[in-house]
Amino acid sequence: MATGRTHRPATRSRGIPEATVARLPLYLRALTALSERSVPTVSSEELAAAAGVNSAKLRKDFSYLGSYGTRGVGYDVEYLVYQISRELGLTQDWPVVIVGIGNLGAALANYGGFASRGFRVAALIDADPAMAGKPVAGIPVQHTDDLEKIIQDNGVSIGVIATPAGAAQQVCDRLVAAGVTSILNFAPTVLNVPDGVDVRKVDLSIELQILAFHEQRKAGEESAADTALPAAAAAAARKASADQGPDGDVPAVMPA
Amino acid sequence: MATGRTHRPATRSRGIPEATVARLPLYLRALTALSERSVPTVSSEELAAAAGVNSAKLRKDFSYLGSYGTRGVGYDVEYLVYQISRELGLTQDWPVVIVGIGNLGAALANYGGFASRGFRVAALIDADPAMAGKPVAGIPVQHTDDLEKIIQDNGVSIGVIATPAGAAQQVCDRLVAAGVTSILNFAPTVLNVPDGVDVRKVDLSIELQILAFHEQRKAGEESAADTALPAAAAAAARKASADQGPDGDVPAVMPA
DNA sequence: CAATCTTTGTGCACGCGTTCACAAAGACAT
DNA sequence: ATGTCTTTGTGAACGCGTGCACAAAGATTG
Repeated sequence: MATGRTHRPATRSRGIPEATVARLPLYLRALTALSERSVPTVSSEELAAAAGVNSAKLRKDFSYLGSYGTRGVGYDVEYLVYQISRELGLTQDWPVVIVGIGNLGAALANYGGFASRGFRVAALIDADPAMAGKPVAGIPVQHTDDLEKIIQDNGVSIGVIATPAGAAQQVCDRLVAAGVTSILNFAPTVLNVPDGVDVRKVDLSIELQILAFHEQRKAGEESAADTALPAAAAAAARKASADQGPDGDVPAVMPA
Repeated sequence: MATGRTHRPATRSRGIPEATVARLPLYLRALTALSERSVPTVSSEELAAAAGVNSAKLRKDFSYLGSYGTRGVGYDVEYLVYQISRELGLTQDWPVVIVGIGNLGAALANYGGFASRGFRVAALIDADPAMAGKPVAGIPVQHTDDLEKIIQDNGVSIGVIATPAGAAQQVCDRLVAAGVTSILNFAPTVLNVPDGVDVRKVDLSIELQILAFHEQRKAGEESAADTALPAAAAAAARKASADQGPDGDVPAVMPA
């Protein structure tokens, strides 16, 4: 889910549920694939399978957009592609800036899926003066000093943060002050933003930890053994004092 | 959310809600920061602020783990770090393989947050023979041919897919067949996996599209105009065949 | 034109997640 | 000890999202 601001019970303008919005890109991708294969129409059942969701859910999702299907036949692929694109705002051009051109930032700049749907990398920005001018993915890196000017000159409203955690909030503040109202954050930090600014975060570490949880549970189910350790051991654990360093936070060394 | 398999109403083993599990890494990160600053205890209010969530939610989340707080005082930081780490399965070592060492794969291999919490990059795998042997992030890349052997020799249960979309399903199948039961997928495709295998996906393109949706809505709200058009007009609009939608755009070949 | 078949669109019920609000628990002062 | 103050842990209400199941709509066939 978005780490964004308050949900949005207010607006109500075109009340499309957030969960539905999150699935629209999925449908769009499946539809685009069908379109490329020149498939004219598709049933909710087929499309749902391609998108990896339940067909009832898909139909309900589409019902929020309007009645775009034909009973007994299905949905017109081209038409749906267009409708969903429009609903998502992909019929217009979205200039984005990527801040922090390290390994990840460079990977993002090179990512094809970026440009494919109305998103255009307007600028790459990095704090390292040595990077300035160096082209990455064919785009010259610019220095952080010019951030505000870049945002304003290009009318950028979407920013991508791929800096180290320590710099993220500061970069975020400058982006927002310069007029950015949507942020995709790859830095492992919670960003504080004013109301009206949307933040979505992508956090590799968190995803892995969630997988580890399930993985552990799977393993634990087979050999039901170490369920809950008693209060005594727990109290001991409490004593384990801090030792490790900044980034290398070793997983809480087991209490002696 | 995980794009994984069926939810998990079954298991019920240690019934921690999925939503809570997804937040534990967030708490853990905030707690680790406090721990490094040698803060001994923290209240739900403070910790919630640091993690960017509501304090009631945080307390309820913790209540699923047990009663680890002290009323009138708060939570012992070290103790909580340990408990959450254990719950997430981070007290053990998780060898992971990264398949697809392009820009993104390389960025992932270099990502510090990876190693920081019990995750160890056991191997890098790529289909390009030219990559074989070349070190990335200090680890020599191995060829896809050896995938099964690498998985088995290292006891890998978590795989990261950073290949192009076209190769993802095939790689996934091989990973699963070799014994991997958790997959973090960066390729923009829906992966089909058998029951018992968890898949989480990270999709840059989708995140951007969701932001674009909200961005568009924000822009649309200022220039009111098209707020909620009444049912009648809506019905009429529906009929507007082959011309355009609200914001005036390309005629999307209406289904004849 | 009538009958049949396919597939959409949705009313409804259920369950999960969030939030409120407060009693219980403990710390701390007197 | 007793009282006050702080903060947790949770019961209960609410709202969102999901999935079922079916009526309505249209295609298609005879």
